[in-house]
Amino acid sequence: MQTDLAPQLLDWYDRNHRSMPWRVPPGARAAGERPDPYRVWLSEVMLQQTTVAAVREYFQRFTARWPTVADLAAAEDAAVMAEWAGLGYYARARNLLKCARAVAVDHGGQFPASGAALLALPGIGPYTAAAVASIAFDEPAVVVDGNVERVMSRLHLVETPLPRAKPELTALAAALTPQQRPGDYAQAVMDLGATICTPRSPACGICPWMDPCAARAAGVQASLPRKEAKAAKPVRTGLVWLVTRPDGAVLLEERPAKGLLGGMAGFPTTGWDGSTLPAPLQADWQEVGEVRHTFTHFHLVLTVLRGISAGNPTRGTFTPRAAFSPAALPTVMRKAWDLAATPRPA
DNA sequence: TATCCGTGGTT
DNA sequence: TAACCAAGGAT
Repeated sequence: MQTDLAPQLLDWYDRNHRSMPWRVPPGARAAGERPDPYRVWLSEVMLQQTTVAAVREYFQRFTARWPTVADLAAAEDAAVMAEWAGLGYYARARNLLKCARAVAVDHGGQFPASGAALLALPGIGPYTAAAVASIAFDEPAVVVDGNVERVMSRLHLVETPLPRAKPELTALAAALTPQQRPGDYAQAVMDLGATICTPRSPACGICPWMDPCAARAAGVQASLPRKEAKAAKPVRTGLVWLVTRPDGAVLLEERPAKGLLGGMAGFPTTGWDGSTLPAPLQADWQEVGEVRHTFTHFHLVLTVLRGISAGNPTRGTFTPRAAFSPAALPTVMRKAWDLAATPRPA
């Protein structure tokens, strides 16, 4: 009975709700309480390709510092980038600010209440538009993330590999999306995928959709969804210069606004494709070791050079030690700092 | 449409 | 340990 699937899942959700800082529990929601669209949007952007555990503390810090979208819109770029440091996919932070400012300027400080209008905002794609529309505004939008793709591929035994199967899985998800409690339903499917219908060893024995699940009946649930093979990651190498002035100031530069780690603060480096660049100034360089870091599509081995100089750098700006926080750096830069700061055996 | 874009936890 | 994986979006 396909028509009973959504109510079955909502019953499960009511009994197994997971508390999160950006959520309104189903009980309070039934009593009329509505989530703050700003908090729903912020959490959904943070949750793009990112785990709930990783997002929690960032969400708390952002909402404590910028309680409303107007506060965020008025923030300085560098402050937001520094607060996002470590969370990854830094284009999200750049688009977060663009979006907040668009809401402030073009929408009177209120998030538009439809999925179609949300989709037009920076950093909001099909998933996030549907998630915010359903969770914050009760629109029966079709929410399709990696969890939903996995659940649908198993429930309906879809053997077409991703990403080719995406349109089919979206259509299947649309057929199940209810008019009643669409926001709770969206969160319920994603919770199901996150806690029961997991990638490797799904807990089918306690799944509310065990009976109608075609993959479970065929015993192939763990092999779905199928995915196209991914390209191997090449190894890239480069140099990074950690320069301090005798007074302790640290040489930092803001990376270009686009591309890898775009808009983030960092230490000057060579290119990472074998190209060579001159050092930012003259110094007696000391090699402290190597830092290894894996990005989305390549492995990086960075040789860390340390030097002390009071000269005028050709790149970057000396930042007073008191104004420098390693926590404001992307992880690969923080690794380099930690390596240079850690005493090594002679 | 294919590629680019981080990070930390899990297996 | 290397591969895989996560509440994707922009270009």
